[in-house]
Amino acid sequence: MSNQKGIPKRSENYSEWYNELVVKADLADHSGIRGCMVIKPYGYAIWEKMQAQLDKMFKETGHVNAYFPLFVPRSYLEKEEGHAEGFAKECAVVTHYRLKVDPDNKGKLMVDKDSKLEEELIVRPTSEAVIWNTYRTWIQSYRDLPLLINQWANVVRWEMRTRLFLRTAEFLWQEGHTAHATQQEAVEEAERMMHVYAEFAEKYMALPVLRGRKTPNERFAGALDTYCIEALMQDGWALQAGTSHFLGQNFAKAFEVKFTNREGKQDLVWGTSWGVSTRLMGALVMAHSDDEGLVLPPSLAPFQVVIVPIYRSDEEAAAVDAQVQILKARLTKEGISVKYDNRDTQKPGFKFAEWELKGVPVRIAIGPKDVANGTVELARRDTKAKQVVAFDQAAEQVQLLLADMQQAIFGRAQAFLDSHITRVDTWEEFKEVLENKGGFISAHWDGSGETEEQIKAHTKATIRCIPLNNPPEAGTCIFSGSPSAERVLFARAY
RNA sequence: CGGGGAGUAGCGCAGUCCGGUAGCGUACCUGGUUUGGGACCAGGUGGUCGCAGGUUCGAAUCCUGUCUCCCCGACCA
Repeated sequence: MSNQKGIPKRSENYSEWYNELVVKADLADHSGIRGCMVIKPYGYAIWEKMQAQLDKMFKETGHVNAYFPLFVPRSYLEKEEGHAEGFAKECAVVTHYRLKVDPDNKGKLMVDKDSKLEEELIVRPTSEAVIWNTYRTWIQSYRDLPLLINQWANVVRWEMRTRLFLRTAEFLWQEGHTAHATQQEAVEEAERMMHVYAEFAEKYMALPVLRGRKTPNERFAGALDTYCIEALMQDGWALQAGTSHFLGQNFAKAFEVKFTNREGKQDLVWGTSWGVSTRLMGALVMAHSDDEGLVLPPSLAPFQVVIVPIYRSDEEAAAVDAQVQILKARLTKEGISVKYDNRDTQKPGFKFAEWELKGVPVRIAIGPKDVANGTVELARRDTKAKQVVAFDQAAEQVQLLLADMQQAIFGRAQAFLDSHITRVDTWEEFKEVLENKGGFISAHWDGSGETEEQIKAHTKATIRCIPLNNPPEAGTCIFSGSPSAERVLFARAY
């Protein structure tokens, strides 16, 4: 959907809006290869900002980074049964290690049959298998625990259907893998990291999330318990934004990771794993953007401020430029990232529209009038409100504006989330809300996987989470009518 | 893998029914006038029409095969 000028507009079809916006906004483009994505420089700058903040938070909670191999021997992946079954259907498999020139078809290459591997290598869909295999040799004693390691990596999941950013065949992520001496410690770790993710989402992405636990059906393959943060997109669909798994002793058992405890006895270690991915960039776009393009929270915007000079003559240009240099230095000194768009090949109006599309939080325009009056024009991306402020107060005003915008963007998303958690008590109501309003639905569920499946089959809605600290409440299941002890959150999800 | 749609210039598309040697918008390049919200005028560059084969004097167009992408479903932490 576009207007006559070719400017992307939000369309009825959400994925179309999303696709067009992101591609047009220079964030990403399909490579055209099996649902992979090219992350363009501007988009990657956002990812780098996310990485830097997350990495800082991981270090603050005692974690260190390491790197493990891309390839997982098939026999490793097989070791944890639930894990193996869960990922078997979406793995890229390396069977040969060499090509050769096709003798019958000059200039073409073919697989060299002589290079067949004795055992296939799986391109990691996640790294539990390789990492736990390594942990066996790293852990001997309770003194080696806890082992708190994070990895920044790419993984491949050969999904039947992909969706830009939200479910790409290859994606970038971080995966934390920890080992502990006790169950309690591991559970605490899994919960801690869920809270770290929630704090990151809310404080930096300005994205309010719901914290909770997954039902057995939705649990990670190989985990005993999965904690998650769930966000709500503007179209009423939910998005799982991060997960943290309590693995119990499943992987320790499968990979024989034992340690000698304080009593001198052999014991299996307890594990967790947790991850967030480039999917978060999709969440960022879908949660905040409007018809003019991206709306980026100041804390993650590659540029927090863009300065657009306005002038006619060379003399005016020089006078404006002199002012801009002073202001740019002041803003930079305040730790604000500034882009000075002094291209002389585009008009100001074009630049305004372009930077709005890219979601730059604050735009400063300085023209001859401003030079004469000692002012600048500030425009905020979220509300598009403009104000003229004194030149000497500009840096200070921008600081205030950025802080206010971070809050305002979060506040708007929070209000949207709050108004889209609907309590329902009947099946009819459930379907009605799902169809016409969307968002999360708080409803009674009898606790059976069978009922969960049935509801999904009828409505496409899944149980997103059992909220943390969920208050007990006697009721009857929305679908089966059987007794229920608590409400859970349903939604249609990406 | 099932059902539907589409591959023609960087991007978005028309042309295909009814075969005659490729066009529109935008972008790009040159010159000029412009510049406080996506400028205008004039001129210009750019495409083996997804790929392979066939029919024909002649194929973007007809036939056969094949690949890819998108949407819906199945699938999916």
